[in-house]
Amino acid sequence: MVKQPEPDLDEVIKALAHPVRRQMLEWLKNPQKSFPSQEHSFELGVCAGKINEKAKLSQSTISVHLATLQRAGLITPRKVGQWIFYSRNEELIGKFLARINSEL
Amino acid sequence: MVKQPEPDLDEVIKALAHPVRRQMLEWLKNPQKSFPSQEHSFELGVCAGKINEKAKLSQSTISVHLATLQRAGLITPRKVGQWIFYSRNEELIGKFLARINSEL
DNA sequence: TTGCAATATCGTCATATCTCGATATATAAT
DNA sequence: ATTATATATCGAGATATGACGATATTGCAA
Repeated sequence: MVKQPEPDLDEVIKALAHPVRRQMLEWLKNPQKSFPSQEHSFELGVCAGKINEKAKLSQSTISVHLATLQRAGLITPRKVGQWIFYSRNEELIGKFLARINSEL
Repeated sequence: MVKQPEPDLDEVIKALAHPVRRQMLEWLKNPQKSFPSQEHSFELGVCAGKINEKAKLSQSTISVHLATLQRAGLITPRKVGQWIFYSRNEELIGKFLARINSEL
């Protein structure tokens, strides 16, 4: 099992401080419901292209938002061939919530 | 008792997305410890000028940060004569935490 | 190899945020 | 009334963020 780093509060909060990125995280809570058109298994997460379709923004913009979420540790990428599947990093999200609950 | 509005998630998170503002909220958790030089009672909160002294930023900058926290509902101002005392709005903070815990 | 599909990166422009000093406003004290 | 103190607002400059189209990169398929 891969050890998760501690959340960097500043980076996580900044990543959350944009409605599009929060929206993405919300979609990823229920992949099959939010992305019914995905034909791949949901085992590894949701395909970046599907997130791109759903958010009405350019491919390059989506790529940057996903990178921001990933840098903060909020999502985990899994590369399979030409695709990248993203899923929520529940472990880090949980740690973040624990910290903000106790520190805020 | 004054009714508190629901937290506006976007405004609250954006207010939290700056280290200086988070620092101020942290200081306000323990006023007497964080502001031992304040001579006023802590009943009504911490005097804006004391926050200004502690944060090494200009008076106008501090004023803007405090206004941001206040707009988000995170702190409550109480004006007494020429001073303004700020305290954490624990009720709104609690509601915010509840929401982010369930929605994130 | 050549071409195609998925994603990342680059360059650019627009807008937002942060900070400051200067000044305005409000209250208090003389 | 005048002056002093506390805070807010203004205008400007610096930096950060968000969006885009164009292009680069990676991997797969023919």
